[in-house]
Order: sequence, then C-alpha cells, then structure tokens
Amino acid sequence: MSLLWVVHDDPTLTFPARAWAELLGLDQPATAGARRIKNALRWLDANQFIDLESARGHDAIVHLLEDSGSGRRYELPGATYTRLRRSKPAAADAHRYIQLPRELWTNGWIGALSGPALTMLLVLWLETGKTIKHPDPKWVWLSPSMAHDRYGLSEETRLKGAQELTRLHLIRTSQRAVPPDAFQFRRGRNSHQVQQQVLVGQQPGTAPA
DNA sequence: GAGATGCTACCCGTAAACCA
DNA sequence: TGGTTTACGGGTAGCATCTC
Repeated sequence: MSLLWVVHDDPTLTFPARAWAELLGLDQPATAGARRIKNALRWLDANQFIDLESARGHDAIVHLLEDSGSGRRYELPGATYTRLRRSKPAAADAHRYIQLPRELWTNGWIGALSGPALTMLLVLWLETGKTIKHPDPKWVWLSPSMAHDRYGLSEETRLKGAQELTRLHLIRTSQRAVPPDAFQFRRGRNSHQVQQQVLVGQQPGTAPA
C-alpha cells in the first residue's frame, strides 16, 4: 500500500529500507525495521507484486507490478480507467480504486493499525461510498456472510478489526435498526460510521477516550 | 538455531434478538 | 417454542517474526 501511495508517473522507486522503516514508524529503523522492510520486499518480489533489482552496496530498485499479482507492469489506475472506460468497460472495471487521505501515512495510522483494523477500515471506507466526504457519512452494516463473500474476511478479522477501529475512534459503532425492507437483513445489528476527521486531524493515541 | 512473542484463523460456547 | 443469525469471549494451533 505504501509503495502505491508513493509512486507517481514512473512506477520505479529507489528508497532505502531504512527510509521505509522510518516512514512506517517501525522500531529500530536502521536495523530491525530495515530488515522487516527487506523481507517484505522479497515476499512482494516472490509473489509478483514488484520486480526487485538488487545490487551489492546499493539500495534495491523497486519496479511496481500490477497489484492483482498478474506480473504486468503497474499503471496508474486513474489514467488506465479513463483510457479503457469507453473501449473496454469490463477491463476498465478492474482498475477502479478508492482514494485514501495521505494522513493515513503522515499521521502514523498505517503503522499503528493492526492487519484486521486496516482491512476493516478499507472495507468500511469502500462500503461508505461517496458519502465519505459528507460531515455525517452513512452508517454501514457488514454481516459476517457479506464480509466473507465480498471480501473473504473471517469472522475474527471482521470483529477484532471493528473493535480496534472503535477503540481508536476511527469509526463509531452503534446498535442500530437495519431498515426492515432490506432483503434478508435483520434488525438491531452493529453498524459503523467512518470518522474521516479523526484519521485526517489526529494521530494514534491523541483521540479523546 | 532455539525459545519467546505476536498475529490470525478456527472452533466452541453463551447470550440476545428475531422469525416461523 | 425452537431454529437462525449475530455479537462476543476464551482456548488452541499454526505461522512468522523477534530476541538472545
């Protein structure tokens, strides 16, 4: 995610591992943190998310590949979607994306959130849709079956992620009545509202208890 | 390299709300 | 009233990472 955030027109990066470790707020960025970054880059390279060009004594060069794991060269999704939208609508759909605020990185949330919490934040952000820009974005209810079918989330990841986001005030959680006319929905389930202003305006640990 | 630690999935049980 | 769905917590296992 951080590689995608940094990349611009040219999907080639040469940041040292130490710099990545500092950006992500890892402990001991020059040693243990850098080692974690190098391990992560090797995993991404092995799974065709990047093409890693290593040379002794020099920082590794990272060539971004498509985030689908296809092994094809990465293209900026906005430009690609616009290019394909008219001629190949089905192919264009694969390049649709959501835009996250830079404060996810600059405020340190990316390093503070656990895997389940970050996953749930992305899912709730996507489910909120365009109302994410509103002062009072829509409430989202994600049933266990929806989480599994749409996003492959386990019950564990869904619940623990939501709990962590609630504790950090990144979402509000409420037992709300689900509209009775909603197909197969039941009433009185946990609904969530993304608190974008907390993500943008605060850092982990500074939100009011 | 071995043990400690952390993370996640899986399983199980309990409780509450809802529906037929 | 019994079955279903959802929320939540505890225990356990597997895996990866960290520390020594």
